[in-house]
Amino acid sequence: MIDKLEFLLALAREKHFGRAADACGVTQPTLSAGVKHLEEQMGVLLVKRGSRFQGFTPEGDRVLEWARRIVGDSRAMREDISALRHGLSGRLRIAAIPTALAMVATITTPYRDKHPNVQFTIYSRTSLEILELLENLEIDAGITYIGNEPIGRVSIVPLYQEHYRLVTSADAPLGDRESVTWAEVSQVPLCLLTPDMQNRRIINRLLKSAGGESRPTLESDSMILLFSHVRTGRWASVMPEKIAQTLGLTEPIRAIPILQPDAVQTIGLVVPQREPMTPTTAALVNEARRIAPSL
Amino acid sequence: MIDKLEFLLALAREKHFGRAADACGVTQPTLSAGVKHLEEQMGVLLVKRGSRFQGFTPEGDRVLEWARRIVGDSRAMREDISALRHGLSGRLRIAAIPTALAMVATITTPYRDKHPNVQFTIYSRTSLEILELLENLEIDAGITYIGNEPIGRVSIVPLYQEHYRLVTSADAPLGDRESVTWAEVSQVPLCLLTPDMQNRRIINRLLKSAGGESRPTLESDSMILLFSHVRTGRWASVMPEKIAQTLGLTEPIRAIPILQPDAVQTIGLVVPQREPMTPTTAALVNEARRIAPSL
DNA sequence: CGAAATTAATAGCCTTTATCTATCGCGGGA
DNA sequence: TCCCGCGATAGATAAAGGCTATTAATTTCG
Repeated sequence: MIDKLEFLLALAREKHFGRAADACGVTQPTLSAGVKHLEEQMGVLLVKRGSRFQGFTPEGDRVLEWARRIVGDSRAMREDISALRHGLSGRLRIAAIPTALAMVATITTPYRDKHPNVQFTIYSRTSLEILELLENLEIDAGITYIGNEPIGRVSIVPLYQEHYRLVTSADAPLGDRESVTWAEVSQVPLCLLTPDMQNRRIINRLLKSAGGESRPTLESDSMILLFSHVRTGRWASVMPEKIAQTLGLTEPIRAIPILQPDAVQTIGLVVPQREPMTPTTAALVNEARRIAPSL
Repeated sequence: MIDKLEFLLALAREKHFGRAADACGVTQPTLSAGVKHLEEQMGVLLVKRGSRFQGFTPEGDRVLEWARRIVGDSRAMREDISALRHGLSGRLRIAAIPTALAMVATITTPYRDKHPNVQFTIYSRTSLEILELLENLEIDAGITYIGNEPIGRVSIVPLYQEHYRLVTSADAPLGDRESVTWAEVSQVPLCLLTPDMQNRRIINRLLKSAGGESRPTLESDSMILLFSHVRTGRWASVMPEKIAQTLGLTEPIRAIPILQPDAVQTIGLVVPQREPMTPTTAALVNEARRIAPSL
């Protein structure tokens, strides 16, 4: 029964019977039969079928919600019992927005000291993808923007505020300033994240409201790429204070506060709302609460 | 998988492999195998076994908690989907303490007007039994004392206050009074509920703290039995105001307020804490909220 | 417009799992 | 000590679940 619900979850993720079957480690006919079996049990079609997958019926969507919960709880149960016996162990899957990646180590490091048998998998994803991954039980926790739109069934631990800095060489234009304005920044060619990232959209918005335009000379979805360009001293970027600090910029690179406005975004840890949480996730939340004040 | 968890729930209820198997509609070896299979999956013994059932291991208790949730959710899912298609239908299982039985009709009647396809099963149970039944998913809602001890994972809707009255014939001792005290009541031979009922224990406590003693001439676990005795005019009882009103006492029987103290107990609807609730239960909660002010 | 490719359903077969009946063996209580 | 109740075990059988191969229905593309 629970396996069938997992089939349905995979189908929702992949929107394709064949790929969903692969993801579940079964063949396509098996997954088809599983879904059909669910439909018989419920007495109602769950999937809109033409000759290909066309989404779920309203009933299907509802079953999907329940499936997320039931499958999530059944995994949580296993982990819970395993933790009772062997202490915390297993794999903690976390996804973070690129600008938060550098601070993940401040959580994982003390966590690992306390629970050495837990392994980590950490993905770099956009904020939207993170919510989707959480929804689909593909990750255990996300680190992303919070406080904007209300986000599904999750618990939230605020971590820190994102203040922005112009990162540039001391001998470049504006390089000698103690602070700059968004209007001034908008005149500089920048290296920025790609527009599918919320960070880029936030920066775009800030530049625009300062009367400027974002004219990035270089875009990437990788902070490491941006950072390595900036380090040459020949490129400039706008980065959150936190990541600029963490990555350790050295002379002649400077990270200059951008004021007017000193825009802030709150970054936080989000985990599935489940009572009780899985032990590994609960420990992560504790760790986040513990270190949040020092960030 | 879910079936196996149901086995475990049945075993917790029945504390006996054979009876649990019966309750699940399978044979004893099937249930044994199911439990053993769970134990293999979890990698840990769940049931303490001698030559007979000896309770659960700590891990077993934990699995049991998860099982309650998972099984509950899976039933809720089915009901939810069925309600999407056919409107509210199915059977709503309610248990109420005896003194609240008479007021159940004030909820069920308007409920039935709105949702004629829902059938009711209503049990008369002690307050302790009600909590246990809720816990084990054997009822969908309970009507019982609230606000005393914190009670498990349930949502609560307060319904009304229980004020006590001396129910007696006008020509009996105290029968002509406008109000009486608990001290006075303690002198009268009474028909009361049996001591396993919380109502009786409450009354005992009140009588005792007024310096008296409860000396019931007649005990029963049935309000109907008490009521029919009182109606003869030859017996007296202490009953909640609500039930005395509802059952319609006629001359020469009087229901005299008992003061000093005018003790109150709050009665409420309790339902499993589940988000979202099953549709039938959600409707019941709505109904309870609606009528509570008028009680 | 027709051939090829894609996608999900179906058919037929086999393996695994689930369940039943019958029986055994351990303990507790008379 | 002797039952008797209880749960585990054995063996047989039914049911479910899964796989490969194929079909049917669209879609895509030449």
